[in-house]
Amino acid sequence: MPDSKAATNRDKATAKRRNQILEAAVMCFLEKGYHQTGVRDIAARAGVSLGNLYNHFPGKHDVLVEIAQLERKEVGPFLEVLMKPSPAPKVLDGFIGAYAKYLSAPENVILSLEITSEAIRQPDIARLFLDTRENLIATLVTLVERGIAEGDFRSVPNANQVSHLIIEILESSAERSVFSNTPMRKIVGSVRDFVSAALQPQ
Amino acid sequence: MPDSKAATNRDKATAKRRNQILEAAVMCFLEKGYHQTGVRDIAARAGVSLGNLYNHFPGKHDVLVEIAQLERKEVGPFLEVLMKPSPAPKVLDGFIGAYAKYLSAPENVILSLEITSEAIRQPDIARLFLDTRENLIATLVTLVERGIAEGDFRSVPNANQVSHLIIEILESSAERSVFSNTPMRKIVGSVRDFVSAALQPQ
DNA sequence: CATTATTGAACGAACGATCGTTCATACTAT
DNA sequence: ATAGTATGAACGATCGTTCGTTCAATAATG
Repeated sequence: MPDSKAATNRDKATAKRRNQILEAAVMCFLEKGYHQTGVRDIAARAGVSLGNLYNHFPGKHDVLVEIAQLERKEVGPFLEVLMKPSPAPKVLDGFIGAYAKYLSAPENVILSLEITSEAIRQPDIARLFLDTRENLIATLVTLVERGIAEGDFRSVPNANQVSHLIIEILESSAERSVFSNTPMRKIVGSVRDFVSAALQPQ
Repeated sequence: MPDSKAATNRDKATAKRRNQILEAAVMCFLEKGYHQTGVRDIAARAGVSLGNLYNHFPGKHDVLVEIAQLERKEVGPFLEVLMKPSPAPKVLDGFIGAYAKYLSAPENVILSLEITSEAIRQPDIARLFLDTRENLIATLVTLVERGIAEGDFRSVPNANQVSHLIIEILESSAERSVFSNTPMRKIVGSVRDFVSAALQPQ
């Protein structure tokens, strides 16, 4: 065992508490939104005293930042999907399906909307948001460019812009599915059709 | 003069005050967001006493509802653009340009995002939001269907879904333009290209 | 037309609740 | 013995709303 894992029982318990708090915060933010959620709400839901929460986090804002950082790591699997060596249209279809599935969980959509609307006025959260996005876009751009080079996609004027549009179509469709109570699976077909038509050569 | 305008001086002054309050509220919501804005902020910015604000509005929530209703009426001009009898692709292009121009003002984007994120947990605001959207979509659907009938667009599987996607592409692009400080005019070209490719026959 | 009632705009103090945060203190694993 | 977890009371600030009151414009009355 590497000594980097010199985790005492106490350390493990502390890490567990932290996660409890974070999970409780996510639930609260989903239910009531960030600003309607009080620190007491989070502490109570996590089964932790008010004062103790401040032993684990400097403040309410930092809890949100940490949640935003966790969301950031959720894109990893999609990057892998995008980097598969199959024909570009197939890979793109796979990505659309995978991302749509992720977005078919309303929690993911709502939490993302919550973070986005906080990002407007909180620069550090905006930065996290943009970094995550940049990762995803960059990987999607290489896929689109590969598709063009292999003759599977038309030669779009700007692969970066197109990549943004693809992601945004998916996310805003997911938002609509939440607001209009339409399951994502009834939407994703149209998205697939629309995107593939937009990229079709000729 | 019709007696429906039996507005006394007092009535006119009252209407003016109401508008002052609404405009102040919009500015506050843009600057700090709905929940960070206190009723005192709105009253102060409107040049009105705290107590008097409650003579004009039942409460803070109702101010937001009224603002959402005002936003609702902003779509009118776009409906007119969509109903022009020119060839469908030309009309669509005109609409994209007009809507993009509207969305190139960050206030419109941010206020819309603010209202959207309130709509998640406030059913009456969600209803306003969905009503407005339904109006726009219905008009866009008839345009798309006309374009298909006239052979200018391909026969898409679902004109309603496509219409939603077109609107959502525009709005989410506008959101991106706000977050990444990219002027909308540098984005709208790609949007036009993407949408027209997606609708191209063959 | 002059006068009184009545209405509702306008004000800011005050209310009770809740907010995020700090604090003194007890306790326990190291 | 020490360092860090845990607790809940307490703090000052701010929240949305209500309240009693003043005052001017309108409506009703003569």
